[in-house]
Amino acid sequence: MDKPAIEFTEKQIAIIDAAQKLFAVHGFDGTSVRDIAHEAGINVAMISYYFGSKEKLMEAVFEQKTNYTRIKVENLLLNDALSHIEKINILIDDYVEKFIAQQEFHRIMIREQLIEKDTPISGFILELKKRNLLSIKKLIHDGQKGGSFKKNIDIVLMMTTMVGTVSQMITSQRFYREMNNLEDMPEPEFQKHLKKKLSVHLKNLFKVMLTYEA
Amino acid sequence: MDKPAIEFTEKQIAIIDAAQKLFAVHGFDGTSVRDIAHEAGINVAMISYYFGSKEKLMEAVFEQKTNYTRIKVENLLLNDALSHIEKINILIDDYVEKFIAQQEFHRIMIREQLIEKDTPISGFILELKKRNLLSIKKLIHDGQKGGSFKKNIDIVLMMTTMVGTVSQMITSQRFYREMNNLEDMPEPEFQKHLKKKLSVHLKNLFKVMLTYEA
Amino acid sequence: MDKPAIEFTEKQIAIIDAAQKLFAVHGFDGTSVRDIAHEAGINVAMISYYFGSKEKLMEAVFEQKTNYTRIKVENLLLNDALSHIEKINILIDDYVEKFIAQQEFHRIMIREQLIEKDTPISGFILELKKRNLLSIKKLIHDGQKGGSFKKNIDIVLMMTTMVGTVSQMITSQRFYREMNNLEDMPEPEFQKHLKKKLSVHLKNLFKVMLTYEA
Amino acid sequence: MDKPAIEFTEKQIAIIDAAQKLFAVHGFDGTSVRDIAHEAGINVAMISYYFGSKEKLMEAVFEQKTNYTRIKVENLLLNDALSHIEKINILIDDYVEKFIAQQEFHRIMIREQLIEKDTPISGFILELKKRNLLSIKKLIHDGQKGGSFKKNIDIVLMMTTMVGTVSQMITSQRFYREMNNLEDMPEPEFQKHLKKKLSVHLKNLFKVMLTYEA
DNA sequence: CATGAATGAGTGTTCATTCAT
DNA sequence: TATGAATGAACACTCATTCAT
Repeated sequence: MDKPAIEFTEKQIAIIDAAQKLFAVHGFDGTSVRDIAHEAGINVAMISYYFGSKEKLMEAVFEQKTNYTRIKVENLLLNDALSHIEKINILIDDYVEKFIAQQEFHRIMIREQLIEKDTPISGFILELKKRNLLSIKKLIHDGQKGGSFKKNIDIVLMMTTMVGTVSQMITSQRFYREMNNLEDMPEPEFQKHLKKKLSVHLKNLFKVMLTYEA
Repeated sequence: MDKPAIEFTEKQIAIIDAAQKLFAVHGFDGTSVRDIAHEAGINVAMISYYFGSKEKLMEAVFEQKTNYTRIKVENLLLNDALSHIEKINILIDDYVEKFIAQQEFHRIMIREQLIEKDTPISGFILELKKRNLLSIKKLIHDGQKGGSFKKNIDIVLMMTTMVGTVSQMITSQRFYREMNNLEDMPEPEFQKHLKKKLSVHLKNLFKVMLTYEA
Repeated sequence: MDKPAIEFTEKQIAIIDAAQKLFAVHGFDGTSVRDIAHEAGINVAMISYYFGSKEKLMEAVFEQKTNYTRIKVENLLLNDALSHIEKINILIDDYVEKFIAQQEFHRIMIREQLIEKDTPISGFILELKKRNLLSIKKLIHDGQKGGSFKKNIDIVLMMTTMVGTVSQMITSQRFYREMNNLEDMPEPEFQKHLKKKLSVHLKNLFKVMLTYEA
Repeated sequence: MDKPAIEFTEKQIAIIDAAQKLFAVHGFDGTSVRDIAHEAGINVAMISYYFGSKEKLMEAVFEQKTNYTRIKVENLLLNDALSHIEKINILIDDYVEKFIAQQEFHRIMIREQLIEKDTPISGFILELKKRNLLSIKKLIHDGQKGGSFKKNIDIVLMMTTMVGTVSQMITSQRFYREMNNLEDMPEPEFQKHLKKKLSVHLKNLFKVMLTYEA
């Protein structure tokens, strides 16, 4: 029962993409509408014209991009061919995959979470977090009922580690490259490497957090 | 043999504190020098007078605050009364303690890491990261030599989880409160609660990462 | 084969004229962009919008005005109906006429020559000087070949006297009026008077400098 | 009957000298009191403290420096051993000598004359001009009475040429060097060369202007 | 007598937005 | 629908001057 996705024209999407790219690196205040217009190859006035304001453009970025970052778990729950831990692992892969692929947007999210103000944006983020939390909760409760997972699991804390680890890895890629002497690895290969590393790492952590009785 | 800490006057520190507070929440570009001057209760011109520029003020924030966020490990290494894992646990406690206490500054660090540009600030951060990595490396290698820890440990990845988890917790405190029905817990108590939670959680994770053979 | 003149819009020219007027009297540093905007009846931001910066506006003033202050000598050289000294006299008339008419711009030039720095502006001035020197050189060499003028003529020094005399007269008009009891002469008439005076005076001086063997 | 020269302390003179140097090249508005203080090696506050304001400092520059630029003619008039034209020549030498020697101050004067406002400074300049004009008038009238000079002499115009030529030469020294291939001549030698050139040139011009009946 | 600290006005420039077409 | 022109507010910073000692 998702709310109907807002339709954006091709040109609007071009602006949104440009905005995402610049917001990710320079932040909202560090990016001017002129920068965005230039990046998108359109007239400055178009931004106000299409979106009303710079703020509304940021909201449009969220509207457009959050669709891609939702974790879908429904089909997974119904699948009897997979063990509970396998389902969790698939979910981790899915999560890592999506956030590595949507790095720019994820960077924006990290920034926005630092602002302590209730805005439409913070509402978006909250909704997304809750949705993702709910998805994983379902899987875990399922596993607990099936006896695969231990009883006392702090799911929020577990999610914090997952989101935090991926976020931190995204923000410190260069440091990671340097520390592992991977400066010369081509970018696409490095991204694949990163995904694999994070995936394995998180699966190990989750396995422990879900099954190991402290 | 640390380089001699730059001495700031009382008024300079007041400005630095005000700047830290505002940079943490609104970011560098989202904070005007007038905001800072107002927060610090001083004239705008004093910021240029004392620090030269807004950028230099940010650097001063880093100079002033990084001293508090360095992990000290030297004494720990020499201490024979503690097991290797106990030393790691102390280090975790130390780290969590410092970053919860210096939340504002930590928020600034999170933001700054998102900027992909080499600046004096990114230099500060890099130096801090390397220093902290080195500290923990020493402890872990010590434990490996003593046979307490397993051989193949991806220390950078482990640190990523530690820093990421704490960072993510800091940025999503409100969400954590809400999810755990802790909205009414007084702030100081909540911070203590958070510290405890993170400490125990990270110790568990580290124990696994350091000893459990996958 | 002059380089194509930069086209300025009507509004840009209004700004250039306002700038010229104020730069002439108060100098570059003594004139604020707000002064110029007010004089031109436009918004301050328009100056950056149209010219990029205050400096660039000054350059635009030079681009726009130097076209009018170039001495043209080509047709004069080919004219066989005039004696060499007549040609020189026409050139003097032309020069005086132009610099009296373009007093404001000439004042700016005088100021800018006082600055000992290589800037686009000093480049403009140098180019203009060289061009004018070349023009007069051609005429004089022509006269020397024809036997009308003497051999040893210090053309640079001669030009210095011409430019210096006109410049000095422009800057001390009020003094001149006062010393000659011309305070009540209407401005247009006075300007005509000045032109005539300078013209006759310089023609006499040039005649001597060109023909009199010391 | 000169008014008693204002006495300046050694430190005040240091400030005045620094101010003169900077005003000459960057102009009044282009020079900050901090620049002057730095150049003079004193505290910024000293300028207001000693002179009251930046404007008053400029006036002090004029008070201090105009003494050196006044033409003295009294003794010359009484000297019976010199012909009238010789007296004029001495005066020209004196003038050229003084203005080449006091180039910095002369540059300031050129600038200030461009400002069309009645200020204490413009008063200084006017007074100086009148005084110098009076001096030369005396000499010329003396020569006219003695029959050495012609009747109709436009003394103001003649002075305009003298002052203008020297001024223009001062502002375009670099151009002069370049045009005469003197780029490599050492500065002191070049200044001597300039003085000689101007002196001979002006003497020739004056001789004509004073004796030649058009 | 001298000066570091402090001030409020002013600088040129950039900003997101709106206007006129 | 689309856009160059235009705007007023805000920006970081510098200014000459004054204050407190």
